[in-house]
Amino acid sequence: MKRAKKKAFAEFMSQRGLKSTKQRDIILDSFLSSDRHLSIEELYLKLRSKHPNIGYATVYRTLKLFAEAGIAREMQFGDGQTRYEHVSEGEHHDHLVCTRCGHIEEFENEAIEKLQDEVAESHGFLIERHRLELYGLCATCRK
Amino acid sequence: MKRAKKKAFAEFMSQRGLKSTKQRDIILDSFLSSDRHLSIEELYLKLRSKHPNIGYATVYRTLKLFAEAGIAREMQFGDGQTRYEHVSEGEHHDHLVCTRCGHIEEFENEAIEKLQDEVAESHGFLIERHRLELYGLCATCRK
DNA sequence: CGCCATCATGAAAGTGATATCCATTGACAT
DNA sequence: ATGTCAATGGATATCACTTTCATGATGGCG
Repeated sequence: MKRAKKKAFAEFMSQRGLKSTKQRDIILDSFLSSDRHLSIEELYLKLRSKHPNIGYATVYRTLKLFAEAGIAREMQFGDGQTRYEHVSEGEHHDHLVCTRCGHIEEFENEAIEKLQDEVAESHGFLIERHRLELYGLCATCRK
Repeated sequence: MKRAKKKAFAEFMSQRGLKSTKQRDIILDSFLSSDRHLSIEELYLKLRSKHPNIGYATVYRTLKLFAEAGIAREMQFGDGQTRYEHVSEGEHHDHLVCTRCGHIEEFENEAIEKLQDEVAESHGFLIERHRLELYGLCATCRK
């Protein structure tokens, strides 16, 4: 899975005539081996300890590149930071966001998707994408 | 309806020991008699022509106040601006957002809400609120 | 190899929207 | 009418990006 994404990214890069660099390799590794909803800041800080020579701008640009390459997706959960999540081919999911600890869980629900399609249709609307987020307290924070 | 909200806001203000001012009255009137999804900027510009003496900061603070008072709600639709929509008591709705013209339609769907509750329950999650937005092309822009 | 046209990098500066500061003004209980 | 404390608005600060620019790498070509 990590391998598949690395390959996909490498292909995207060569198609666009972009270069492979140490920084990009490091950032990709770190991104793939981390939590699914990192912000630029978080990833930057995570890298900073082992690779103090990687700049914020590079992390920023590289994450954008991941998004363009289709291996990451930009998401907003209302905390003022853009987060990047891993994209797995053909898979779609929505989110449960804990308002206390910030923890994000994912879920999938076919029935909801179907109902969304019906709503769109009844409004003559053509859906490109959607977002569904449930905010509240996660199981741990309820106690 | 406008009357009810004015009253609700007045009550909120006096409970908090806050003062009634010309500016707040004007901003509330303008907010209530406008489109349901205004940004600060939009409301500020709308007011500017008739009331050039009202500052941006006042519009900003007053909208926040509306949100605290429960007569408005802050929303993000991904265009980089916070929008304020009217809150009608006990009513909840979701949104269809046109990615071409920016038009926002509202809809309600009980069945979807019910399924959301089930999802939350199965994760031990306690829902406080949710957001559901369908992005795509509105009926007009499809042509 | 060595060249060199390009692309990439990182520090710093720029942006745009939101948030706060502060000197002045206004509201309202007494 | 007056004192007190909140409100106002212009200006400034903040925050999270986003872009600039001088310097450093990359990799195709001879």
